[in-house]
This record gives sequence, structure tokens and C-alpha cells, in this order.
Amino acid sequence: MESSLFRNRFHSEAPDDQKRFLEDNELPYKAISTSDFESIKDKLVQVARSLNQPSPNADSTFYKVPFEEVPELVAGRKVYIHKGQAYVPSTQLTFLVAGQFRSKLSKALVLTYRKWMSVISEEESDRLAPIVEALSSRYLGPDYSQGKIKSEVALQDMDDLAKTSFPLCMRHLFFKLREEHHLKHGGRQQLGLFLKGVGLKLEDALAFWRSEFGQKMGVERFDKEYAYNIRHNYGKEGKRTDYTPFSCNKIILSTPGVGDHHGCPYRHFSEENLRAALGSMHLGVRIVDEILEKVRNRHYQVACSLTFEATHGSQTIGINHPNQYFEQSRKILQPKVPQELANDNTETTTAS
RNA sequence: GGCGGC
DNA sequence: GCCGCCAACATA
Ligand code: SF4
Repeated sequence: MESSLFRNRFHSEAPDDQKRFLEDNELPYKAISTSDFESIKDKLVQVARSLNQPSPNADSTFYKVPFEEVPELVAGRKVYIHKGQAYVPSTQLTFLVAGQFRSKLSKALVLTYRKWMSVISEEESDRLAPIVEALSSRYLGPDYSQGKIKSEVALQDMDDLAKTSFPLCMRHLFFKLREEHHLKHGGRQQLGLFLKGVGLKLEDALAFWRSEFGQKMGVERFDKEYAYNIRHNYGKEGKRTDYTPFSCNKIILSTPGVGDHHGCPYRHFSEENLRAALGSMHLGVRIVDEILEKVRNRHYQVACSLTFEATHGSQTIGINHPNQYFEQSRKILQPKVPQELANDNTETTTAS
């Protein structure tokens, strides 16, 4: 709650003040020359446009930094990269500075910090350490990316996760796919993006869908008809957009046709089907009736929350996104204990 | 699934 | 019949 304070403050600082801040603290970020700018201007404009942000003009400032230092920006394709250097616009400079604090302060990110330290030179790290130290004590703030930034999920764990942590809509799609070895377009989209959000990597996703679809049509046809779309959803084709999984709203407002299995069970199932579905996850009749009552009042998300609470024995802040449901569930079922912390208590500060 | 190309 | 490209948007 306080890092955002710092971030906002730094962000609202005038460009000149930001520049001075960096100089005062001897942070190794240098603005690129105007000639450098001109030579890659079209590329920078292209990136800005892809983020539908104002195109950089003649006097906008860009910083050239090793791309390893701004993983968020690189992963999000929010910066132009050339020869290992990321060209960070002053508007995103916050990531650089805020990142410094995080990597130094957050114990959960020790691993990231080490990686960072091994990338820059000895002299630099020696020179930077005291600075970062000073800055951190001054601008102490919470870890924006608490926990795992990019948790991954093994293909083999999918079945268990589906049973324990998937919201009913995804759980339903998942098992329908397992049983029919196929899903119509709407279902592929809804489940596919959700799984991506869960942490299933592209290669595993392809393997997963191919293993199912392959049974009913042969892998050759699968690669021909469906593989491309999966890669596209992962941002690996065409425009290369890393699509956000569907929200509850989108799902509830969708209109599944005959043969479709997507949509929100609370919204689209018949009462008897919903009752049966809820019954299949060992829920008492009492709570089930309570849930159906919410459904009658068209409070689908509330009904979903009730289901969550009944199956997890924990309160929720309301469900508005399937992946939020999943994340919440994991936090409860799998107490997160970063291994990094286990073998770390001994040598947090190696440089001397 | 939709759009588009041959 | 063969093929490419698109949609999405919650969080702390
Ligand atoms: S409420 Fe949202 S998450 Fe729960 S089932 Fe309906 S769509 Fe899925």
C-alpha cells in the first residue's frame, strides 16, 4: 500500500526531476541521445502504438538498460529491445526504480535478486548496494508482486487442480473435454485461456489439447486445425497478444448453444443439472439449497462465492474472475512457501 | 466460432 | 480444399 505511494509520487514527478533523481542516486540508467532516438524512432512508435499509448515525440526521454533488469516490461512486450538493451520510456521508468527496492527487500524474491546480481558487474553491484540500501530504508514499501510472479503448473497436476481449485465453470469444461475428447469453440476459448492463467505453459497446453482431441480425430488434423489458435492465444502468432482469460461477467453474459459446454453453470444450467453438479462435490443439501436460492435471485457470482466458501471453509471477497477463484483456492489449499527461503537464511548478503 | 486470402 | 489472424481485461 506504500509502494504504490512511492510509485505514484515518482511517476507524477516531472521528467527532469526523475532524471535528477536517478543521477543523485547514481543509478546506472542513462537517457539515450537524440541521434540514437531518431535511429530507432519508428520501432519505439510501433511499441507505443501496440499499447495504444501516445507515440513518443521528439523530446520524450528513453532509457537504455539491460533487458534483464526489467522482466515485467520485457515479458509484457511493453518495451523495444535491441541487442540486449531495453528502451524504457520515461513513463515506465517507475518499473526500474520500484524494481530495485523490490529485488533488494522482498525475501520472497531472493532468487530474482541473485539472478540480478549475477548479471551486473562486481563493481556495479558494490557501488549499487549501499545506494539501494539507503533508498529502501527511505522508501520501504510492500512487495507488489508478492509470491510467485510466474507460477507454473505441471500437466500431471491438472486433474487434481481441476477437482480442488477450479471454479465450477472450468471444472465442468475440463471434465467434459476429458469425457468427449472435444470442445466447441466457445469452450476451447474459455477453458484454454483460463488454463493459461493458471500457469499451464504453451508446450504443455498443446500437449494437453492434442492428447484429448487427438483421440477423436488424429493428431495430424489437430495440429492442422487447432494448434495455431492455441499458440495465438498464448501470444505466439500474428499480433502476439497475451490474451487475458475471460472474466465472470463475460462468461455469464455469453449465450451457450446446444452442444456447448462453456458459460457459467450458475447462470446457464437448469436447476436439476446445477443441483447434480453441486452434489458431485460433496456438498450438503442445506448449502446447495442456499446456493440455488442465490441463483434464483440471479446472484450468480454470489452463488459461486458460496460454493467456494463451502468447499474451502474460508471467506471470499466475492468472485469476479475464474482465475481469481483459482488463485484464492490455491492460497488456501497450498500454503505458499517459496523454496528460495528454505535454503537462504544463511547468506542473504554475499557481496562484501 | 467469426473474418480474411488462394 | 489449403491456410492466417482474431478475441481479453481481475488482482494486489
Ligand atoms: S461465477 Fe465466474 S467463476 Fe464462478 S462459475 Fe460462474 S463464471 Fe465461473
